[in-house]
Amino acid sequence: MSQRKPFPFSEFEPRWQQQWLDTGAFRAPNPGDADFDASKPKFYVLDMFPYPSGEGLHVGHVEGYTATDILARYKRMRGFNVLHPMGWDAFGLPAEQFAIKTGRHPRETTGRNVARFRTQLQGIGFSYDWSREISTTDPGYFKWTQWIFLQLYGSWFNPATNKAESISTYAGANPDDVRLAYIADRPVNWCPELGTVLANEEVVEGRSEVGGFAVERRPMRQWMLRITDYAQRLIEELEGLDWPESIKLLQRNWIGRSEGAMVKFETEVGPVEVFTTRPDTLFGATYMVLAPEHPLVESITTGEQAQAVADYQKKVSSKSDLDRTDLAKEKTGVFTGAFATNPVSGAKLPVWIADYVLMGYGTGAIMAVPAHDERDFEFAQTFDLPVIQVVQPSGEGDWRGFVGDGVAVNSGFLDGLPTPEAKKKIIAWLEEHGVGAGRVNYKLRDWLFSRQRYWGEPFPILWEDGRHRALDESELPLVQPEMDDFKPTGTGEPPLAKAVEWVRYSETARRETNTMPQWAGSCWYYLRFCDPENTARFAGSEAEKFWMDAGKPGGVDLYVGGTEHAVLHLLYARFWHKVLFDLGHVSTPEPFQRLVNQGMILGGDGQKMSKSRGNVVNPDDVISEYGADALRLYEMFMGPLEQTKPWSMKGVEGVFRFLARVWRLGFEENQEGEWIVSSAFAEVEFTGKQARVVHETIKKITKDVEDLSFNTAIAQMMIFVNEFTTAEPRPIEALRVLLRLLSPFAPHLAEEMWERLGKAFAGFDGLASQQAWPDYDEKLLVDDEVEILLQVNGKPCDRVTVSKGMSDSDLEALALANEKVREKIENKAVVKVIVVRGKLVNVVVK
RNA sequence: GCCGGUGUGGCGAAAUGGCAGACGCAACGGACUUAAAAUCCGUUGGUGCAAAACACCAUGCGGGUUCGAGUCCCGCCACCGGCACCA
Repeated sequence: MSQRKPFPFSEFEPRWQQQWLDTGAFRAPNPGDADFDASKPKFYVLDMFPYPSGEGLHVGHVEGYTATDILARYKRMRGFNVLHPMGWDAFGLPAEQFAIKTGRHPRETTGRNVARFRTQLQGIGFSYDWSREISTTDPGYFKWTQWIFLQLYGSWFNPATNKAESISTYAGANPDDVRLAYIADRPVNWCPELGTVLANEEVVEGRSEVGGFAVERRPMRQWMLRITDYAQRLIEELEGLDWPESIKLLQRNWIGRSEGAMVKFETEVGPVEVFTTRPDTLFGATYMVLAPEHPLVESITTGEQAQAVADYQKKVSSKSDLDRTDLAKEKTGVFTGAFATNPVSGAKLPVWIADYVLMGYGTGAIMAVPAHDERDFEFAQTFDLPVIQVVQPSGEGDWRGFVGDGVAVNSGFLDGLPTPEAKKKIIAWLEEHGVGAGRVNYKLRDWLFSRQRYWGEPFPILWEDGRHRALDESELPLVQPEMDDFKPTGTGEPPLAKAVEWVRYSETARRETNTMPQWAGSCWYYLRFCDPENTARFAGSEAEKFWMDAGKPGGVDLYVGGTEHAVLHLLYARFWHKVLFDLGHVSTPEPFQRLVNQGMILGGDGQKMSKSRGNVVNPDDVISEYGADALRLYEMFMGPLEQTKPWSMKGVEGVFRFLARVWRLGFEENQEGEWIVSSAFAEVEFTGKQARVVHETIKKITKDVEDLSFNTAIAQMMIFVNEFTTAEPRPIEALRVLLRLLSPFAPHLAEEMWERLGKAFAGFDGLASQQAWPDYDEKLLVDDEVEILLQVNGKPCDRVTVSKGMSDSDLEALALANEKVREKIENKAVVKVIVVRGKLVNVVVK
């Protein structure tokens, strides 16, 4: 026999979920809609939408989603127009991998997974406006992803105006040189196992992030996005955002701005440019290093060294990135036989190649100053190259390997200058002599934007006579061809190439066969939510302006998600948004005003949840045993939102018991086993203490919700309930307040109790979730009497209750007259007395 | 190596520089029950004391500022996360 539930959550939770859906209780009207109320301010609260995996929803998702849901429900009660949408980041590798294995179309798998996720989310009672649901795989959606790509393709970054403009304003000879979306033939991360190219970000320690397969470098023709043009703005414009400082720092570091100089070194085959952050050490350069892939290597290498150089290049290129990092401890390299001239000293410097110089950063060539650079020093030691001191450290310590600021020595006209001045002077000299210039360099590289996959957005691009051109907007969306073989071709050619009919656009034109990466769809989905049905624009401009523009740099008021997207997703989305802003399509320069990262939820064993450890908690199981409200409440009660914390089923039981206590606070079981409104309730006034608890609770929960401190808000509700469970008679007003406060946290229970109480008492009209948030009265919070702590030398000694208005001098006198205080201070001299009004009196004695 | 975060009872955690441990879990004692579960009431940081009163010790470690430090400053240690030859 199944045990009787402490409260009938399994009956009323689905009922309320259904009712919310049926009545569109959380539909957010757009400007122009009949029920739109322009007098209400907007609040846009967004979750990072999930990839609908086959695994279903994870308790980690539920944490962030519950936090935003509480805030969304709270803001509605505070009279805001709340936009709280959900959708699916549904393109992606797993569905395609599954399709490859089974031959089933990824659309099927995706559809099934989406349906499961939707059911799960609705089963938790999230107050999403489901009429705004979107999927990145929907042609009605990716039409606009493709459209945005065409915007990128059709514009360039004008350094003079510091923003993107239509490519038609470009005065240069070849617009293809400057398009924000461009083609490049370059070494990429080729993963033979996946049959695709990966972005740097998708490669972890030389292996694919998905699947963990080996990755090698291989040159290929790729679509790139010129995100580097925005590097400076992406750093600067972090300023106005309410993001955790640590995340801003992560982005700044990722972009990696460094100031220095470009210096030209002459060689027999022409000048070689290097980037350095320490131009002041130019006199200390004793050799030069080119990246093994540097284009000049071939021409510069002398006959004698040709073989050794070729061998080294081969060795390096066959190394996977993994090996390359693994062997990083030992410096390797080969002399090219060539020499370069130091522009400032005229010294002849041997030119080497070594894999510690990366082709992807700076110019792919460096001047080596072994005395003041650890890597160069190590290399010089290995190959016995000269080391010349050019910086004198200010304190004690060896100059060899000293990389800090000091004073220039052995540096001709720089001698005696502190490092910052020496930098300025040498840059001026370089510019004057035409052999260099000040330069800012970024670690950030352009975004490799194409993938050799089926399940992604096709590029709206045609190829004709070896040239690319944009597909006309009227031909969007460009949908993938129907296929039943999704296997990679293995040659690096994308699977779409197999759809010969589709590829053939006309007699002379062929379609691009690459697809876009998964990031594309998630780069702008928050915009689509503003107006998801729009067929004429990615979002109507009135709707976009209303939901995104509140006079702040960022549009979304609160964006919650995991730290794993701290850099890439957030950087890419910011980049796209800025381009759209520059082109006049959106009204704010930044997408997300406030960002919060929820912490990771660990298994009960304190380890990361994983199938192999068998410590995964499935939200469905929690719901069937304890209900959705208990799941929500527990996830919030565990601890601070942003902290990593372990799951505890005992903890779930704890909040479940609390919810049962709330239920029994309102209802008692009659002879027939029915729940009836407790007879203890009556329309009576609060006692003084009750009133204080009620108003303290409203105040604390209001503040805690605003601060996203949900754990302490819940603790306060528990205090509230503890106060009233024993009360007799119970003022019914207590429940009118409590249920409204509880409603964002445990909406089903609040709704159910609200409805039932409405049959017995007045003042329970409508839905609990549609009530106004309660106000508190500051006057009722304070007692006339206040307990004062008496201390001697900072140690607690006694407590006395005094009237609130007592003056400092009276308090001091009272403390000195106190018996316990006198015991402690007798025979000692009172040095001073510190009085903190309403708190304590501290008597300092010697 | 560099950057960031976190260290408080048996556990999850609270605490505008002002009584450390709110709230919850676990444990223990009691009530109800034929019994159990559920529920309700109570106790619960450590040491000393038979116990109470009380005293002392307690917020990773060591210093400092302050009448007073979990909180501020300096120096360490441990764990977690990110980056990693970025010139």
